[in-house]
Amino acid sequence: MPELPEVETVRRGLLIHVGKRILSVELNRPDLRFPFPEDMDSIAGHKILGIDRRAKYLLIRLENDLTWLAHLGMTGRFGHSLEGKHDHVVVDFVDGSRLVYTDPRRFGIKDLIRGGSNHPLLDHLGPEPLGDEWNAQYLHESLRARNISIKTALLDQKIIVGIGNIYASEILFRAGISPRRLAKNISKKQATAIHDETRTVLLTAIEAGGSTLRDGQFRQVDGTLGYFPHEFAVYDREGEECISLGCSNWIQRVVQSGRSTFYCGSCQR
DNA sequence: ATCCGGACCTGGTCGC
DNA sequence: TGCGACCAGGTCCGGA
Repeated sequence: MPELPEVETVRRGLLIHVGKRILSVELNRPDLRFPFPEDMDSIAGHKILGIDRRAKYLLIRLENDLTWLAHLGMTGRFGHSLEGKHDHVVVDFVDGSRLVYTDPRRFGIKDLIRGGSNHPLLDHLGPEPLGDEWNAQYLHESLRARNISIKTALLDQKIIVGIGNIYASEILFRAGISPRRLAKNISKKQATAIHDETRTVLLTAIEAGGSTLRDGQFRQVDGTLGYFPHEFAVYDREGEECISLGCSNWIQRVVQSGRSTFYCGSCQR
């Protein structure tokens, strides 16, 4: 579900809880991907001051310099009410409202940070694609000497954060670059195209409220579906015709580093 | 240091 | 209708 645009969409949806005080936290199991922190219930009694995002992580800022770190994994989502057997964390607010974390595959992460934003999981993250410090030259340099495909490189959160398997394919299609090209062979001009398309794709997806795949997993916090899926050019379109004007090629699927990649062999070189 | 494959989980879909 | 195989948005970790 959640690449940067989806996590950002969730962040914005969660902002309605800013200013509320947490009454209680209920954990319906001992762990997700990792055990819950032993003192998870210490967020009770605290007011939510703000919500930040770093890469695909949410940082829920609480009083007393306490931060609730959350990652949605593949299938995690936040909602306002109970949904069923995969509701693992239930937060009740003093005003009577509720925040529920649901995650069938349980690849999500919850942890607490006391003071600041330092956490082992955040230590080695690369630059934010929508931040000012990331530019084409920076990208070009971080690809240099990397003996991996450009597709795999875009998924490497040390090179650039926030891009996942869907948007990696979409970005490379729009940049006209083959996903199989080696990162170290990407020219400055190509790096510029990737940089520009990365920003465009991510911003467009955020504006659309994220993506929802065929299984309907992704929901905004208020339950509405993301809209962006209707605009996929290549993702999950194996065997279908390329959408480029004048191109009658069909979209191919290949597996790279164990993940599916979709592209047009004619438009992407 | 770099790269790859396996591991972690549940559930949906497809073919027999 | 049932069952096994395979696939899925992420990322950490161990071994080569």
